[in-house]
Amino acid sequence: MSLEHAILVSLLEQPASGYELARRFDRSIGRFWTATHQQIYRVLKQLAEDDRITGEEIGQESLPDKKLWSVTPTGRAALVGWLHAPVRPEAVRHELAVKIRGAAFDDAAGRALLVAEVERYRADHETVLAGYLAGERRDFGSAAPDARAALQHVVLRGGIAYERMVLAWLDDVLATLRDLDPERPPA
Amino acid sequence: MSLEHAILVSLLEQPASGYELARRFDRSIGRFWTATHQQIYRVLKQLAEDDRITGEEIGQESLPDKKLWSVTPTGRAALVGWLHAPVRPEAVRHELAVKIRGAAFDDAAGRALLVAEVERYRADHETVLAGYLAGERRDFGSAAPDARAALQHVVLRGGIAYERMVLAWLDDVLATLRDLDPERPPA
DNA sequence: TTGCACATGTAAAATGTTACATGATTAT
DNA sequence: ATAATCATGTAACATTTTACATGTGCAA
Repeated sequence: MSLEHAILVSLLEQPASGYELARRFDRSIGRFWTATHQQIYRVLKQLAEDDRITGEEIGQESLPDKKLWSVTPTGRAALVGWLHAPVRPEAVRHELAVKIRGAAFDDAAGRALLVAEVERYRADHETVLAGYLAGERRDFGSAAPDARAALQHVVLRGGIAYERMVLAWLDDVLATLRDLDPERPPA
Repeated sequence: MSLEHAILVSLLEQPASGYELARRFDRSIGRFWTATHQQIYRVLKQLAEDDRITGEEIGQESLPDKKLWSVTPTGRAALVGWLHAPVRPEAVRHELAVKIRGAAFDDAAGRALLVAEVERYRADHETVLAGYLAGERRDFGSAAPDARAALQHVVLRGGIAYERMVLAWLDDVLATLRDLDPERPPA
């Protein structure tokens, strides 16, 4: 389980409530680790029981109270130990690749539906890439980054490289699918 | 759940026993969908109960009996229906990215350990890429591919593009990590 | 005789997803 | 009024991972 480690990193970068963490997992952290608020609350509970984080009750005017979680020295030591442990090979699960190989068992009309679906999927990735590039301009424009910014930036560059690779590959996929059924009338 | 669909595609390409499927998920299919034999046997059971596959008992000399599974017309129809359904956004979970951002909370000595780990991880990906390229030369060297080969090939090209992107990014990561601790004595 | 490849499973634990549940404030 | 944001959880279900379990034949 790396969700606990992802949460520790995020809390070290900036203490937060469960709700704020969930927001981050929808944005910046979600680039490389997704989680829902249900998972986050469960893991926060465990981390607090093990004294790896501590929560401070914060009363807010005109907003519900929240618990602001911070990493303890114990938690920080646990994270650092984990950093040096072997990285496991990623468990690849690419649904679209399954569909593409499955298209061999479909007919031309069915494959046309798949082409439409791939185009929609491609548009989603264009949007994600645009968001990454906007974030890069916003957060990493100026010079002289500290260690934290340099590391956040290299992770973001990884996301950008991934999205560009996906877009190029999807163009390859679309060309391949269209080559299978060439005699499509223009009207 | 796409594992059932990945299994249907694989069985349509070539009927197989559970054991043989597990082997394929270690190799070619594992490029885009991983599964262990425990998962595979469980899903085969379900698929058989729903009449989407049928098993034929095969007695083998000097080897244990096996069940050879094939996709039924019902199973094929179910797969084709799924092909046209929306592709869900992938749930990204990249452990290494978490570690890299976590490195901001480690010291130079600890980061040196992470560098070593990234180098090992990079070597693994070099091996995977070499395997893909060898497979490409072996399976897709000659001309005039049919639909099935063309689709398998474009998926493999996706794997190749992914590995190349990862290797380039890991070089970026290594350069970034080394820039953080520049005054390392050569002896 | 030790280990690997073949062959198929069960069980328990950990994780992840989806749905349900509540309640205040702010903006339209 | 209605929806969105803030804020925190529980419960049920699905899926994945890890460990356990068994047995044959062949090669070093």
